[in-house]
Amino acid sequence: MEPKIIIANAIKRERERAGLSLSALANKADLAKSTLSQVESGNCNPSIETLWAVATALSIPFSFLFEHSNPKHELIRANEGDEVSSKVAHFSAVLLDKAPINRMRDIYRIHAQKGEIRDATAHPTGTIEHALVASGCMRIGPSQMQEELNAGDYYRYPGDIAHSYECLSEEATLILIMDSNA
Amino acid sequence: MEPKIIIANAIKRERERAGLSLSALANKADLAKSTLSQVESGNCNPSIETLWAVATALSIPFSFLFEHSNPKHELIRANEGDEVSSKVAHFSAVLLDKAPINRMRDIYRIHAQKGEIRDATAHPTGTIEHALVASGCMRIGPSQMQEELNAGDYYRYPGDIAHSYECLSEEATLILIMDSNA
DNA sequence: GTACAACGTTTTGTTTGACGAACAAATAAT
DNA sequence: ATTATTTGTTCGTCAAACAAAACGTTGTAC
Repeated sequence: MEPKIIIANAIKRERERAGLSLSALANKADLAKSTLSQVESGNCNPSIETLWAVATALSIPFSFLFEHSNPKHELIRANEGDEVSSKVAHFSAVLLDKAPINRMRDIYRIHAQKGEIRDATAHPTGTIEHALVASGCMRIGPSQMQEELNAGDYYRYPGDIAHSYECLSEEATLILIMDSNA
Repeated sequence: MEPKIIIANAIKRERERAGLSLSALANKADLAKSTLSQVESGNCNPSIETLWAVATALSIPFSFLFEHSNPKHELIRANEGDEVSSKVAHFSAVLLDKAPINRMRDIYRIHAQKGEIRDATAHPTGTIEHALVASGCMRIGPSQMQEELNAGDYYRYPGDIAHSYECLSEEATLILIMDSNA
């Protein structure tokens, strides 16, 4: 997609999410509202300084202006996912998630054994968990969107509501990435 | 720092990393080399389409143009690492890396088969790679700090210098997290 | 030595983004 | 109902980004 369209949508989305009118944002960003109007309608090629002013006024990372909104949860099976170009045939890489900046990510390696379910309480609002089963089989996710994952499966789901982990095989290894607001 | 300066440096850095001359890149990006010269020298306010053309010609993600390092490397074997407290005995979690905010992380799942080595060119300055082998055996890392990793092993190393991946077993699955400056 | 090519910078002209004002429409206030 | 305020869009002007060519410099060939 064309960059100007992506940006146009992104700005409108972020602006409305912040509850600001076009005029108010223009004023806050020290821009002419006509400029903002043209940028948001997608029929102009904004300069960097203009976009910088918008991002600063919205107090969002600069890169937010180049991203589409992600779905809340996404399951990518071991044999699924869009492969990233690789020059060597023996390697195939799948990009599971492209992270916005200004997020904090902790990486966990979890060993689990068959047994009782582990219930996790809700983490801070906005937390997202990335689960990737390295070996074994587990059932993971919030109560309404649990998924059974086998080795290689990737599952992303909201971590700011109660969720649980259950080891279905004798043993399992789980890579868990906690993605939370800074 | 001013955005135009960040971008000016980023373009020059990426261009030289790709081994392209200013003229060559301008030609490839379908831009006048005068334009590129002014953008790189930091005394102009490039538009989005111009930057888009540059990023496309360099075949780098758009966000790479906004990045500015303290690379170190750390190896945590499958049975190593400080366990995080867990209420349920069947689960043990190891925190592999606690991320600073304002970093961007992309998560990859990589399937590799025994064969030739994959050499990766250097990523932008400050990039750190987190490699976690889910299955199989691989030799990973920059040339001076390569490590042989088995299932469960975690290795963190600088991604802003040339490094390589080699699959030692018949097949292997690798979780790779690219951690770059925003 | 000259001739040639490639490099990046500087100059000049054209195109276009950003601004301010005027605009109509919808909402709020009196 | 009328006035006032806020909404977002459109138009004319100006400054600046972009493109093309000329420029000085460097390195190589002959």
